[in-house]
Amino acid sequence: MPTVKDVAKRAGVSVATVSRVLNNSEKVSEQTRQKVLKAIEELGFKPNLLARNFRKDKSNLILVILPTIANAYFARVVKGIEDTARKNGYGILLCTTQNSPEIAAEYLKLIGKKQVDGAIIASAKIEIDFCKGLDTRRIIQACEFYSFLDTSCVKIDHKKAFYDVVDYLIKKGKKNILCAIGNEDIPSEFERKEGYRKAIEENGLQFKEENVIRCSYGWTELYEKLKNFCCLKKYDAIACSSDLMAVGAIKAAKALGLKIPDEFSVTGFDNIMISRLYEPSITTIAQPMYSIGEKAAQILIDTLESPGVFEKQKIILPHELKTRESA
Amino acid sequence: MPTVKDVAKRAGVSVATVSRVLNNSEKVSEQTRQKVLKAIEELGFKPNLLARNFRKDKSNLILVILPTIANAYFARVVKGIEDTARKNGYGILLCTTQNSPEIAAEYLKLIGKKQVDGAIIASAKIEIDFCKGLDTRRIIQACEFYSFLDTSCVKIDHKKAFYDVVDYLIKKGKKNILCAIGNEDIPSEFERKEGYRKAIEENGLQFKEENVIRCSYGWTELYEKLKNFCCLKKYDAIACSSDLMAVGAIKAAKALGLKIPDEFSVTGFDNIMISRLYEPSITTIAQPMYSIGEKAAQILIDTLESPGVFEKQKIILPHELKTRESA
DNA sequence: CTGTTAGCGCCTTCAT
DNA sequence: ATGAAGGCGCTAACAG
Repeated sequence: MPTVKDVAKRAGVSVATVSRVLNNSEKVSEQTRQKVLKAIEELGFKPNLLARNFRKDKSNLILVILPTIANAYFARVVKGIEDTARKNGYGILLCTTQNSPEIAAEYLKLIGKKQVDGAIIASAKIEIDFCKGLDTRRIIQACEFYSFLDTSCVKIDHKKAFYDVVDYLIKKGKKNILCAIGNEDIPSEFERKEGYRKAIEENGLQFKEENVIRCSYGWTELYEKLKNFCCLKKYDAIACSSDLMAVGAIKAAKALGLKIPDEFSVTGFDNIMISRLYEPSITTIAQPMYSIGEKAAQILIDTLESPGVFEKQKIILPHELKTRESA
Repeated sequence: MPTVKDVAKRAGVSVATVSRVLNNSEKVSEQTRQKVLKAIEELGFKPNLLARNFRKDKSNLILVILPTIANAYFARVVKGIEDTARKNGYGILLCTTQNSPEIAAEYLKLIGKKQVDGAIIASAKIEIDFCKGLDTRRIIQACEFYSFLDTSCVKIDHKKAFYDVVDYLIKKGKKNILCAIGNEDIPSEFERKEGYRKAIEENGLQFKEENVIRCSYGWTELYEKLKNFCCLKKYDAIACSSDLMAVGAIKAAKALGLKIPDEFSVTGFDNIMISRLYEPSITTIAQPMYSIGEKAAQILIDTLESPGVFEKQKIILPHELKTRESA
């Protein structure tokens, strides 16, 4: 593998000049530049990024941590990040944690070791004990915000979003509305529950803790729970915290012979493909996934490249209620 | 940021010894090791991977190129790669190309520039002109194999898979079977078409080019085509090259009032989640996606780490016919 | 078992 | 506009 030295020799210039050409420095005469370019071409020289990055103390890599990509939601976020990163000359190092805080922690250490310049944590579960000594200016939280990690973040207002969808159900005449959410130790799930509560109470109905079902994001668990729910017929709607949960709810309602949406309405969350494809199609909340990724990446890159101090930002992007057949 | 030098000074040893401790070299007395560890702890020293990688001429990064991850199929492949990579101390640099050969080419150059140690091309479209001068020992093709790039590969036998599913349809009594595939310049699509042809002919039916429909992998295009297909009722089945195509076909058949599977059978490909969830659930071919990723990563890593010459391998993994309601 | 030392390839002052 | 030279942090001979 030829090095700058070889190029320099062949072009009859110094390595400094070769380096200047490589980095598009202005201060090289056109004639010299051509000589160097020719030598590079002839030698098939390729700059060694391992050396360059080391010298510049910069990896041009952004770590992206998420629970999984087997989920169209996260796939869009990643795409937003990736496109923005590429546009700015960065690559992305992918880490899917299956919500293991240990794995997230292990990868976050790469910042201190300079393997990556910064990280975007997109919904991946993290724990306070694993976040000691992290450089919070090099980290952005996306979709989800754990307040114990003092970083910038980009997300939607989950409380408002869930409020909107429950309010919509009530305006449609529903009165006994269930709520299916994930574990409340996840900030967004807690927010969503609060949105449910607010919509219920503001509309003069009564909030009951027992109407809040906790389950995983897939469709099976909620399906099983509802199918065996002795008195599902007492209720006329359910607001779910994911589109897959909504599928589970619809399957259960169908199994019990309930007409959707007249006898029983179902709403989802995230607007993944299935919510459009399913029959009935599912009323849901669309998050601007691509924009979240894009914005998160942009803030991170700006921070990394701005010399001064950047303030931590909390960006709230707008969500959208997609009304379809299920409610 | 403290360096090995600082650690050495504090521990009262040489940098070489610190380096030995860092790299778990056996040749350090337990006592010295403890001293060094203590100094590392007290100083909060973190090895600079930019420097280490440069010195070792190794990035410990594997480039993964795919058309998209907004597709459960690829997400599983990536997971297989990622898990295997992590287990072996590698990270993965993600590149989604939307099937742009230019973008793929651009990223593949990172091998020559040593930003990554090797690459796995998983189904992403590549072009011969962009593949000049690539080190084929550092590249594995997964899922798809373009023969102009002489690399190892890991995939299923697409011809056999499509043969199996069409044969299944015929055994079920279907006689006029359509075939919906993607563009034939994609090797696997060509193979699948050959599988279709073989099953038709081996069963004494007549292969007709006009029964082969070409369309994109999403559900809409095939849906539109079939809905306006004047004589869909002449046919009693369609074998599709993706599960989403199958959804489109089912939607069209339903729209024309055809009973599935009795009047019209539909099969998909890939066994993505929707094929189980959809109603009717979709008969399809399951590819061992995770294993493909896993195996591809393992071969690549073995090649990278074996000093000698590795032979190019062609690994064919088994597929599986999942019979469900749609056929 | 431990220390000394020479780079890895590149960029970047500092001269000229 | 160009060249000479130092050094980024680490590892790996080699010497002892």
